[in-house]
Amino acid sequence: MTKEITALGQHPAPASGVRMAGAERRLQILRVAVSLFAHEGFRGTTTKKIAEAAGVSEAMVFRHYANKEELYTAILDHKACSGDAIDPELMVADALKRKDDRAVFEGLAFGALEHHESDPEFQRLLLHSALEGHELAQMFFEKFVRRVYEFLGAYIRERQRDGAIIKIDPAIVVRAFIGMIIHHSLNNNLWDPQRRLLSLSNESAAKHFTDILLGGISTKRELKDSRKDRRPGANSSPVKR
Amino acid sequence: MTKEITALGQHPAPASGVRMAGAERRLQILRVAVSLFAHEGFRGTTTKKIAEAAGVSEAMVFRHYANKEELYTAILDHKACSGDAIDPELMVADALKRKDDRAVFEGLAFGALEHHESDPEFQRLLLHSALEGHELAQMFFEKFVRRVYEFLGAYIRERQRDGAIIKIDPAIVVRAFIGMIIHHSLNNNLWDPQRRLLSLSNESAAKHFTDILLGGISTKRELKDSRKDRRPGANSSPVKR
DNA sequence: GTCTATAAATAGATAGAC
DNA sequence: GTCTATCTATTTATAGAC
Repeated sequence: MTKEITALGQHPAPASGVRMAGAERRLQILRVAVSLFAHEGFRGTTTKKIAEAAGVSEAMVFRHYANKEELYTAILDHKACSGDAIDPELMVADALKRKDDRAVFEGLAFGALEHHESDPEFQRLLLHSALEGHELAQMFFEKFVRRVYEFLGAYIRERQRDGAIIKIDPAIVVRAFIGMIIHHSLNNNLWDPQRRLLSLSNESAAKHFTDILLGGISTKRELKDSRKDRRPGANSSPVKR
Repeated sequence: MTKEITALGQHPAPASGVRMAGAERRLQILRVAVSLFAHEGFRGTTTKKIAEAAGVSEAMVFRHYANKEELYTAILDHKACSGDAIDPELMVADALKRKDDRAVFEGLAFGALEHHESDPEFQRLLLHSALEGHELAQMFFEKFVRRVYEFLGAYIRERQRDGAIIKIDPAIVVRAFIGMIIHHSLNNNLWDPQRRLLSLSNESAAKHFTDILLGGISTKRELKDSRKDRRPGANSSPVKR
C-alpha cells in the first residue's frame, strides 16, 4: 500500500492505476526514456533516472529491455519507423504533378518545420546519436535524407529540362534549401528557443525561404516586393529587438 | 626506466622526451581532451581515457585540472577565445566598404567553410555542449552568433536603403544564409564525411550559396547561367552518383 | 509485475612514494 | 612531475521475495 503512494507522485503516468499491463508499461518506459535520452544523450541518461521518471524500479526497466543499448535502439527505430516520419514526397505529391515549384518547396519546408516543432525531441535524439556515432542515426540519415535528395533532385532536374530552373547541380539546391530549414529548426529548438534573434511563424519561414531559393534558381524573374502578402516576417511578435 | 618505455607508445606526443614542462604537459592534456570531448561528449569521455591518450596517469590530469568540469571549461574557452575564432567582420571589411554584396557574402561563406573544415572538432564540441546545455556553449552562441546577425543585418539594412536589396527582414536573410553554410559543414563533418550526397570545394560551395542568396534578395537581376566560371559544382569529383 | 537488495564494473578523485 | 595504489560514489545489471 505505501509503495503505491510513493510511486504515484513520480510519474506523469498515462494510466491511473499503478500496476499496468506489460505492453503498456513497456511503452511508458520507452516514452520517458525518449525524453531523457533526447536531453542528456545516451551516456548522460542513467537507467536509474529512467526508472524514477517512469515511477518504477530499475529492475523493471531491465525486465522490459535486456540492457540500456536495447532500449536506446528501440527508441530510435520507434521514432524513425512510427507514423512520426511522414513521407515528404507524398506531402507535396499534388504540387509535384502540377509542377508548381513554389508549392513544392514551400510545402516541404512547412511540413518539415511543423514536424520539427511538434517533436523537438526527435531532432535532439538524432543529433545526439549522430555525434555519438550510433549506427541507427547513420541508418536514418541514409534512408531518409538520401531519399529527399533523390526525389527532390529528380524534380529539379525535370524543371531544368523545362527551362524553369537554371543550370546548377540539383544537389546543391537541395543542400541549400534543407540547410535553411534544418538550421532554422535547430535555432528554434536548441540554440535560441526564446527566438531572440528571429521570431517567425512556420508559414512565414517556409514562404521566405522558398522566396529566397526560387529567386536564386528560377530562370524567370518574379515580382519581388509587390506581392500583397509580403510582410517582413512575423515581426509583430513580442520578443523582437 | 621501464615506465618511460610503456608510456612512450601511447601518446602522439609533440615532444620527444617523456617528462615535459608543466605548461607544455597541461596544453598537451588539453589537446587530447579536445579530441575526446569532441567525439564522445562530456559524459562520454572518462578521465581515464584522457590520461591514456595523453600518455600519463590519471593523477596527472587532476594535477593540472582540479576536476573534469574545469578541464572542459578550459577547452571551451581556449577554443572560443584563442585565434581559432576569427572576426568575421574584419574578414570582409574591404568588401563591406566597397558595398560589394557578392564579395561580402561569398567571403563570409568561404571563411566559415574553411574554418569548419580546418577544425571539425570545434563544431562537434559546440554541438555536444549545446545539447548538454553547457553554459559556455550558450555564451559562445550569444557572443559570436549574435554579432554576425547584428553586423550582417546592419549591412543588409544599409543595402536595402540603397535599393539594392529587396524589402525583407534582414534576420531572415542571415538565418537562411548561415543555414546553408552551417548545414553544409555539418554534412561534411558529421553526417556525410564521404560526400556521397554532394561533393563540393569550399570555393564552389561559397559561390553557389551566394548566388542563390543574392538571386533571392537582390533587386537587380543578374545574368544567370551566363557567367563563364559557372560549372555545375565540382561534379568531376570521384564519388558522384 | 513489481519490489528490495546486492553484485560487478566503472567513474571521478586523492594520498603518498619516488 | 609522475607514478601506483586506493577510496568513494555511481552505474549497469541480476537474484530472489512477494
